[in-house]
Amino acid sequence: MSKVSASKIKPIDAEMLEHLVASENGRDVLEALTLMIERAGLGIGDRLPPEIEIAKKLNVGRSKVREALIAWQNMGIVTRNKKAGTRLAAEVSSNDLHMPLTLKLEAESLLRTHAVRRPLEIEVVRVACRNVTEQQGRVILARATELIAVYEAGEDWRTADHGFHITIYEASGNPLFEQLIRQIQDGFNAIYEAPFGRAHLGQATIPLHLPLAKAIVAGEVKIAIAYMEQIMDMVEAEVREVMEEQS
Amino acid sequence: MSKVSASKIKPIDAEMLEHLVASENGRDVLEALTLMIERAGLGIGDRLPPEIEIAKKLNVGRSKVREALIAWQNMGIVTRNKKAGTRLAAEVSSNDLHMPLTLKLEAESLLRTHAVRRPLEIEVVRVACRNVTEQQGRVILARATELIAVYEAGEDWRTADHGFHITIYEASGNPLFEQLIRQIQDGFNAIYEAPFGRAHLGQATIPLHLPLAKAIVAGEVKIAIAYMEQIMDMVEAEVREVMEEQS
DNA sequence: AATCAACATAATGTATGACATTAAATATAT
DNA sequence: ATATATTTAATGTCATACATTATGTTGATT
Repeated sequence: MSKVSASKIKPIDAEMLEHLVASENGRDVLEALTLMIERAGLGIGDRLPPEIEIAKKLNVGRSKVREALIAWQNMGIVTRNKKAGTRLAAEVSSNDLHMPLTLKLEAESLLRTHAVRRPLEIEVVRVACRNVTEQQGRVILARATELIAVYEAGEDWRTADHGFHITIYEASGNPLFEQLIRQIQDGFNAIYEAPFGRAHLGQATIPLHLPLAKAIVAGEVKIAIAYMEQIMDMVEAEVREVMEEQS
Repeated sequence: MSKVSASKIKPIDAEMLEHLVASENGRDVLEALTLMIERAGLGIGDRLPPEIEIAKKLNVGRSKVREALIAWQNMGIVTRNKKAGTRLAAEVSSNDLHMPLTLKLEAESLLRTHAVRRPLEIEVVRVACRNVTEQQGRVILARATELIAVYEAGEDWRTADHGFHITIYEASGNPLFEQLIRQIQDGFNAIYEAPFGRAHLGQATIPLHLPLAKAIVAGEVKIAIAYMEQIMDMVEAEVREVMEEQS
């Protein structure tokens, strides 16, 4: 980061901007900005146009541009300085738009990713067991039951799976868990889709949801963790299968 | 903490607010807000006053309050809804002021947090070994050497430590690693400060930085990972020490 | 010519007011 | 009682004026 010569300024001129974003009007500012940066080929250290020009070209108020840029600043994607303007501090790419914080995973690294997810999920279960209130307990059980019904009614199993895990994250009372795991898990979505579609991967874990939920509600830490470990092991085994088939 | 029922609305009335923040005027908005929330005893699910009132009582513009609240929203600390207003989604405490994305850790859970950080750091090393280019290699070595010099010149060791790890994250070419680890690591900052100040924790790992950097640049995966494991082990051992002292 | 101080400038930072939008709360009709 | 329309209180957006501050430039002093 510090190797980038600060002098390399590559501002976008007005015509360029106009051409770039004229069509994408209603889009969200961050999205439009990302597109803009990508198409203009801006990289780390390069300078963005002043807020007011971005606002003008995107047909939004300066305040909205500000909020977007400040959000990026808080994420460490840009740096902002009075006279110096806004500069990129990280690469941005439109691939990240719908999975903003995605690990870009080749199939090969799925296992290692899983190894990171596993302790997090287990930790969530531990915390949830400790913190769950009676009221939340009822919610968890109800939700787990409902999701299984939805699944058995023929709905995409992933709906049930996601819903269940999110319920547990919520029960933990620490929103950061959900953030972290989502970031990691997003990478997995790649494997559900083409080209070697493994849409069933993880489906087999659904029958374990209800027992796990019951253990959490009952505050049975050890049992709950054992269930989660089993779930993680099943996923891991399936990932391995996929990888072997591939080679 | 999670015992708060979502229906329990505890708005702050005008006099209360006035009394709370009248004196702390020039302060930063987030700081003042935090103080406000803390002193009013607001917890998860509780409602904050409308932007405009906060602005009035803090003697700042609504835009500034908005930016602060939006920043918190992006961090998952508050939720915002049109009619419903802004509600706390996480505990805030004036201890967290300088570590915005903090995992709130009791000393007891530091070890588990460390267990999550460890595989991530190791994974970064693995990826960095694979991806490092010749040019980056030079940068890494130069930077590592420079940082050690800075450290030996009497600078706070954490400057050198952070700088080094960040260099490796960058070398991995995957910006997500830095994000994830930062989020996790932020929680650790608590241990550096009061009340049981462990400002030296981790300092002993600095001599390992240069050898590790050399291994990465040389593409020696096994050796590099071994160094990182050693670093992680040292940190873990020190955390254990602290915990034992505490009990 | 080199260095330093004063000034100009261009960007972000802040304040404010008006209006748009939306989701909760309330009233009304079925 | 339940559904539907209305009100309303909050956030969302835009626009404008002004404050602040890093940077760039000019000019004086050595």
